[in-house]
Order: sequence, then C-alpha cells, then structure tokens
Amino acid sequence: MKILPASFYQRTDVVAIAKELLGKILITDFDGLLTTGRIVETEAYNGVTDKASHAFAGRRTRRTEVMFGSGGTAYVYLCYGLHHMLNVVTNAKEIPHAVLIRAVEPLSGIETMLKRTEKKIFDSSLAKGPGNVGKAFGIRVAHSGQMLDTSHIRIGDDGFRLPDEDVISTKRIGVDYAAEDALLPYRFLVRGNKYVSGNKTQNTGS
DNA sequence: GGGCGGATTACCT
DNA sequence: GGTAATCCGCCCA
Repeated sequence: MKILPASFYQRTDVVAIAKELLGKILITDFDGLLTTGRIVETEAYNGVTDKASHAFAGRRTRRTEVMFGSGGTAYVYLCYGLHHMLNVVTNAKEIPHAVLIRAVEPLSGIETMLKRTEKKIFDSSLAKGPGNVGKAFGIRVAHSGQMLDTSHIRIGDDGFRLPDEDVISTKRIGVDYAAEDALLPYRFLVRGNKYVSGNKTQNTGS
C-alpha cells in the first residue's frame, strides 16, 4: 500500500482530485484499531468562488482555517451538531479547496466499525454517507488539521485502477442554497457500487 | 446576547 | 414525506 504524498493533494484542480480519489483506500488507526475501506463517493468544493463552499467569498473562521492551509491536511467539521464530516484539503496554502469523502466501501476493521456505529450487522449502510464515514472510521473534529500522509488518518493507493467509464458525476447533495453552483457536476461516484449514498435500499436479504 | 439553520441520518406515518 | 437529534458558527442587535 502506497500512501498518497502531499504532492497528490497540492495540485490546482480540486475537481480532478475528487475524481481521482475514487478507488483509493481510506485508513485510520486510532487506539490501535485499524479500519480501511475503498472510497466510492466524493464531492469537490471549489474554494472562494463556490457558493456551496464554507470558504465562499474568502470566509475564514476558526472552523474553516485549516482549509486555508496546505493541501494534504484533513478538514473535519461538525454538521447538524452530531455528524463529523471528513474532507481532504487540496491546492496550495491560502487556497481553500477541499474534497468531501461521502461514502466508503469497508474492507478491514469491520468489527470496529460495527462497534462505533452501534450496528448489529454489516450491510451497505456501514460507511454510506459522510456522517457514517466519520462515525465508522472514528474521525472527529479534533482531528481537523492533521496531515494525511503521516497521521492516524491516511489515504493509500493499493494499485486498483477504476475504469473511466465506471465514474459517474452528478450535482452535489444538500447544497440547494448555493443557487447555480448547486448544479455543478462536482459529485463523483462509482457506477453500480452499493456502498454509494443516495440509495435507500440496504440489506435486501437474499 | 439571542435566534436561526446546516456539505445529515434514522425512524415515523 | 415529515421531523427529531444536537451544537457551533454566523448574523443582527
């Protein structure tokens, strides 16, 4: 497993990075508990010109400060007071681009994820949706600002290559307040993957 | 200092 | 389809 270097994140095209993150491996190892999974859904947030971004028009607060740091750090924020959402900061210092990790296909550490999410059985909902990704992987706002190549949160490349025709782009979820920017095709997902969000069917039995 | 709402989710009818 | 859970940031005073 090759861990993605900071240079992967410090490129200028956040939309391309969001697409390239599909198929990569999210790894956390908090308290000696290793959890890994394949990223199957992402969204790009294009900084100060993107009405859907927390950093739109240069809005800079303690919460969003890490987005203004160098690419390759984790930006974690609390949504609705209870969901810890994992983002990857991209581009150079002072350019607040980010990619939201919206869904992950669990690979290892399933038992740990079940404990963290208080679920009884492993089904496609385990790390489906950004709130569940944070919960299953044990990510909290306290981890915001950590480097992704050296900390307890990392993203790796196991050599898997997702064919281009298996990548679908759509408009982003839950950003209707962003007017015309809500229509931008900045959400990327793996075609036919059951761990992708926006699909209410879960465990259909057999 | 007060009020409002969100890059969500799960469970209700 | 509707709404509770739950808290921080932001806006306005």
